[in-house]
Amino acid sequence: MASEQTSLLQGTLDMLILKSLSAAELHGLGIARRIEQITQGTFQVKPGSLFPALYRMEEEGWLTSTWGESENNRRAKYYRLTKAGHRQLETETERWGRIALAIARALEAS
Amino acid sequence: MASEQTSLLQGTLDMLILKSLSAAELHGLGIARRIEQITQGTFQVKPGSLFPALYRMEEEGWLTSTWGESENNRRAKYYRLTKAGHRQLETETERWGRIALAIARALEAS
DNA sequence: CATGCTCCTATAGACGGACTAGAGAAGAGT
DNA sequence: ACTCTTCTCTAGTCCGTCTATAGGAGCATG
Repeated sequence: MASEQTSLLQGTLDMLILKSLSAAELHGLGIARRIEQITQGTFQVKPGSLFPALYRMEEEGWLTSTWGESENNRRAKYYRLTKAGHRQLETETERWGRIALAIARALEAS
Repeated sequence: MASEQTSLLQGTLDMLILKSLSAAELHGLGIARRIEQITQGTFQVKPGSLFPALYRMEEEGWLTSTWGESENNRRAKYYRLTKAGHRQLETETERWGRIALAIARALEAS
C-alpha cells in the first residue's frame, strides 16, 4: 500500500479490504479500486501488497473466493466475507476507533 | 510497541516519540512513560521497540542526546528535538490527520 | 557486605507485512 | 499480427516492531 510517497500503517490494509468487501463481493483489482474510491484516493493498493494480503486473509478464514468472469470478460477471482470476516471487520473497526482516539488525544496534549 | 495484545501501527511510534519530546527533554524510559500517559495507557512502548527507534531518529537528525542523571540518580540519556525534529512532528501530525480522516470516511461509507 | 530490587540503557534475532519489480495469460481494439 | 488493457501472481527485499535477554549501577535490607 502506498499513500502519496511514503509507506504506511501496518494492519490497516486488512481493515480496508474487509470494509471494501462488506457490501458486495469483488475481484482483486476491484478491491483495490474500491479502496481508492472510499478513501478518496488517499490509499492506492498495489498488486504486490494486495494479493499477499488476500491470500493471508483467506488462510485466516475471513474470505472465500470463487473464480468467475469480470465485467470485461476476464478471468477473475471474486472474494467475499465469511462470518468470521464480518466479525473481524467489527473487531478492527472498534480497535481503530480506540487507537485513533488515543492518538488524537496524545497529539492535542500540552 | 504493543497495544493490549496485538502489535500495531508502523510509523506511529516515531510520531508519539516526537510528540512526547515536544514539551520537554526526557530520557528513554521517561519517553515510554510519557507516551503511555498521553495515550492514556493505550500504547505501551517496550525497550526493544523504543531504543532502536531513538537510535534511528537520532541518525535522521530529529533528536539529539546528552548524558545526564535521572530523577533517581541513575545514568540516563536525555533526548530533545532538533529543529528538523519539530518540523518532522508537524509533518507527521498533518499526515496522520489526512490518514485518519480518509479511514474514518472509508469506514462510514455504505 | 552481599543479596536483591528497581531504574536505565542496550542488543541480538526473529517475524511479518508492505514494497519494488517484475511475469504471464487472455480478451479487446487496430 | 500487434499492442493495450485487465487480471492474477510471485520473488525478493526492506524495514520497523517484537521477544528475550543482558548488564551496569544506585539503593535498601538483613
